[in-house]
Amino acid sequence: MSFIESYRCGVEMVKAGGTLIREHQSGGRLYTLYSGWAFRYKTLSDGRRQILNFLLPGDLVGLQQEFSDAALHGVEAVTDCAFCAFDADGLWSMFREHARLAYGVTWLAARGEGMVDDNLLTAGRRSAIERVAVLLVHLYRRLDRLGLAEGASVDFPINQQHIADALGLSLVHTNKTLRRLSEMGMHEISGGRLRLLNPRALARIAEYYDAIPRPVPLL
Amino acid sequence: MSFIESYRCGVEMVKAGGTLIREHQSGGRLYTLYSGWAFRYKTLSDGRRQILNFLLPGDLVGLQQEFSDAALHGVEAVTDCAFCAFDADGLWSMFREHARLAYGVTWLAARGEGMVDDNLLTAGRRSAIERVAVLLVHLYRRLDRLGLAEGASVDFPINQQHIADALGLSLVHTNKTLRRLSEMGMHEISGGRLRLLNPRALARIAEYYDAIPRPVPLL
DNA sequence: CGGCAGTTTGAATATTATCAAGGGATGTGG
DNA sequence: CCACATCCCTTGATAATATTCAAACTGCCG
Repeated sequence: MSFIESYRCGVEMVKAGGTLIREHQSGGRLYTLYSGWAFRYKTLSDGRRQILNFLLPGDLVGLQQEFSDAALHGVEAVTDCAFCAFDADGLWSMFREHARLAYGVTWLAARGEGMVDDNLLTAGRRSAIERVAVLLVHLYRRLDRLGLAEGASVDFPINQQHIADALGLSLVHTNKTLRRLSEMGMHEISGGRLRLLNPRALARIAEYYDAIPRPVPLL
Repeated sequence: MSFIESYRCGVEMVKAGGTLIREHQSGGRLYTLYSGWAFRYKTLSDGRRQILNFLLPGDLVGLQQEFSDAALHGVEAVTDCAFCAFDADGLWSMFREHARLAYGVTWLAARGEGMVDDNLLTAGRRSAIERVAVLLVHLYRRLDRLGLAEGASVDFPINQQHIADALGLSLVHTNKTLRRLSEMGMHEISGGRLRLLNPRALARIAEYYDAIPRPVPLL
């Protein structure tokens, strides 16, 4: 634990709606989300925005900023967020000196990529109603695994624009699809909470299969 | 170099059209593509397929198989391929004993994720013509960086079904869009080769910006 | 000369986007 | 306490985009 501390260079607080990493800003830092909801995104020059994935507590951000030669992504907070920051310049020495930690970083990175893979399948090949169903079930399960579900209901701070941007749909169509699902008795969103009323049917629409969850390494 | 060898457990040859990793098969191996073209993909139960990204020489595959709790992907060869296989069970000992290598693995993983991010932006937010343009420019540039371009022309072993599956479009629409681009004088595909006739205009349509490429670590 | 895999085309249909406008809650300043 | 501004959700109408279906065409290989 003490060496984790040595790499940590502090906590970064970001207000709801604020930006942790600006798009095209090449980083130098690695973050772990400690509390709150955030998301990674990319935009085209005319403003079309794609949310790459939502970040929940325990998720890692910023590795690509350090490594990638592909274009970069931004990170924005949905709610007030606390991020643990690590010095990415020290990443190499972390690999040399603390293999366990490095392994954890790689683990989290691979997990993150798996998430984006799923989202790409969704955006590329699912219909609007399937996409929305996937999103609802997926977020619910992630929160549930974090112990943040209260029965069938979870905190749900994102709005329909976020959902549209995550799924590659227009705002209007997202609204109509969401409405359709709730009229089918699938779910209910109100007061910033999501409640799944028929999780099995939703999962069937979403064709959402969970693999065996593994415990997340501490970081 | 000698310790790279110690982790290598041989070369795996896959014939064109053959499968390196079956979907839902949880791995235990890590691969580096040595020669040929391949792709990672996911399918839905009714057969809709999404290609997550194309693999070119130097790319890493299989890390998620080892780590991820998300659903898994398959890997299929487009042309005859040679993969270098590493024992993933030895991954942890690699991190402990050969930080340099482990760092390289993580580097490649992050690079791979960046690629999927781009593809998600494309599938989610670009129009058909933009998607096709992105694909052509992107593949051309990747090959060029590998020294595999001959002037404006590169080997192009994929067919329109591959392109459709990579972009989240139907085969028919992909065909019409491709045709439209070539009638605009953008490119030419014939005899298994792609030639970019107007790279600048294509890149403008694609809104494709390269970041500064960095040298790829050897593995 | 088939036969096959991949490409091309047209027509009809479905899905999704865009445009325009209204509604409801919440908050703020006068 | 009211007026009004803002943000988000909702709805209907219309248009654009992409899919599906069906069929023909091409080049290549045995």
